[in-house]
Amino acid sequence: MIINDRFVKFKTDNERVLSHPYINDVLVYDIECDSFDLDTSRVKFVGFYSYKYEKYILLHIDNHERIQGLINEHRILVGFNNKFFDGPIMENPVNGFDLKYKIVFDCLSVLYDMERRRPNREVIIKNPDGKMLASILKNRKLNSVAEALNIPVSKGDIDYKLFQKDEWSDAEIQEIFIYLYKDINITRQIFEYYITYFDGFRDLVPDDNIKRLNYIRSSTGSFAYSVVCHLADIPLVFEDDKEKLKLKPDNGGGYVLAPQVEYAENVVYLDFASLYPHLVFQCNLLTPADEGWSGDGFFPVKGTYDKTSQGKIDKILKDIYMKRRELKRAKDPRELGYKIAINSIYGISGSPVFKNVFNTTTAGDCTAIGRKTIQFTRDQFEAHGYKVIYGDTDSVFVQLPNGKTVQNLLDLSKSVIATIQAHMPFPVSTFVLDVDDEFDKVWLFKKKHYAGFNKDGKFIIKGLSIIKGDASQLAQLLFDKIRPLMIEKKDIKFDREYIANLIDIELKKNITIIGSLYNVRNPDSYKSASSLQCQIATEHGAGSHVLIPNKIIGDVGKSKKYCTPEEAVDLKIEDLCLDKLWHELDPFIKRPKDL
DNA sequence: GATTCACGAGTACC
DNA sequence: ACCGGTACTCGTGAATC
Repeated sequence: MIINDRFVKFKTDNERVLSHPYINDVLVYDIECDSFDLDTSRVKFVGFYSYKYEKYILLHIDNHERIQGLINEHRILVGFNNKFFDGPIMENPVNGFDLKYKIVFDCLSVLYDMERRRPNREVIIKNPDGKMLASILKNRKLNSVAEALNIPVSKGDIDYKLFQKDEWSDAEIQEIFIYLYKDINITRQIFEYYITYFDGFRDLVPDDNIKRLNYIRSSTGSFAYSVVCHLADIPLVFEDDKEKLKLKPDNGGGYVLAPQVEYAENVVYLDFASLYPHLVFQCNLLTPADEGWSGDGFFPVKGTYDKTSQGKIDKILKDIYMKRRELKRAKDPRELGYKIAINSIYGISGSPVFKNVFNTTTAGDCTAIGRKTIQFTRDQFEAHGYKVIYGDTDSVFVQLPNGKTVQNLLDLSKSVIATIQAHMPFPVSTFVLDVDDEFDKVWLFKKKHYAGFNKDGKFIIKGLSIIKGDASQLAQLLFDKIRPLMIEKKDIKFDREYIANLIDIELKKNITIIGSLYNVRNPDSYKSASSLQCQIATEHGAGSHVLIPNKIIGDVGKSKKYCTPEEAVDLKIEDLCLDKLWHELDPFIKRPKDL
């Protein structure tokens, strides 16, 4: 069955030209096929948007040559999950398309690295409202990503059984094409969002990188490496020696000071401006030498670094930092690429793949200098009558005593920093302690777990179980409810009875609200089949599942059972396990001594 | 047999 | 064409008393 082109062309909605020199090499595509099995799935329809022709083209699989021809005419294939789905299916023996040497631009992979199971650009990309994508995405489906980026999506799914047929009525064809068009259009808009969002990144990389869209697709570390090699005019080389790649020195990490008090008022949150980058270029850590600076008897470093002149890459890092500072002050959005490059250099300096910046001591010495810096700062503050109640890596929470002002503290910090810098070979004036925030009230629970109100009355909450994605839905719901009360009262503590009553009300309304969201992978990717996640994956498949902890129903769990919301209809409130819920709410419960 | 411990897994903070 | 470590929570199964 051949479907005439004429029938399926759509006009572009606008004529806007994207600011990318190679946009005409881009072909956005999506397939409809009859199964999810990569090796045997048969493609039934393929849809395209070609920037070269500025056209949507929707084709039935019988147009095999036309489809392959269109692909051959473009260098870059854009899709959503096309790296692991559309692409492999197109190339499988059943369909036999040739996608060799194509640049695979997967809008999903840009956000999240599926193979390494770690976030990529979703932690950098903000939506039009200024919210970080990683924090607002409920899942990583096409429509969810689109919604998060304020791209309009129409609801309504197609019946996938349609793609198992080989003959369709006109109405069905129309339905299929509308569906296909929508998905391609959404994919295109997501792609364009990326192109626009990362436009400034092009300033920092060579043409080849731009040509391959690597500045968008790659990990941020890889991007940073491209940047420094390009600016230093040294070859972009990667370590290929298997033995050297295995070399993973213990790089240490940041120092976290345990909370010294449970609660405090009038607290200044100071943090070092770009701590690690500053340490790298002030100590020339990217330029090891046989003799030179080795901590000056102050910093416990292992390596030795050139102290006669600033190294080439160290200098570039400093230049990028200064340029970013300027752009940031001018509120120029192009500052982002500089920021990412700056913050990633320390990270890649500890990874042997990045040959030009790696050596065995740099990253470890950077963290060691960081620990010394923050601990010395704390000691000096304490010696001058300030109480440091908490700190993490590059920050100190300082309780301001009566009679002392923030300016007093900042003045002291200047002299402390001068002392620290006296032991560095290439000190710079931008190495300062900034006021990150000022808390009227702050509650410190554990390391990396605190909450408070800043001087503008804004509620700040970090790390607590209740704000994590796997918190019980009821805890999240209650938190949303009591949040305005907290802000109004400027207090986070409530009576246990009050909370218990709220829990009771909500559970009576909807018992399944106690469930938590579990994000699980493919069962065979787990080391231990007994783990809860693996049990969930085996029972319900990979993906996100809401499960209800209880004492009687469910094929998942051992000491505690987990059932689906559907299975939960027979449960009574007494059957539920509420310990996790109470633990999540615990920071907000008045304890006897709080009374 | 109850308690402790190490571990895998997920998520957040810097 | 893989940036890093720290720290919490939860559940499981083995180790320990």
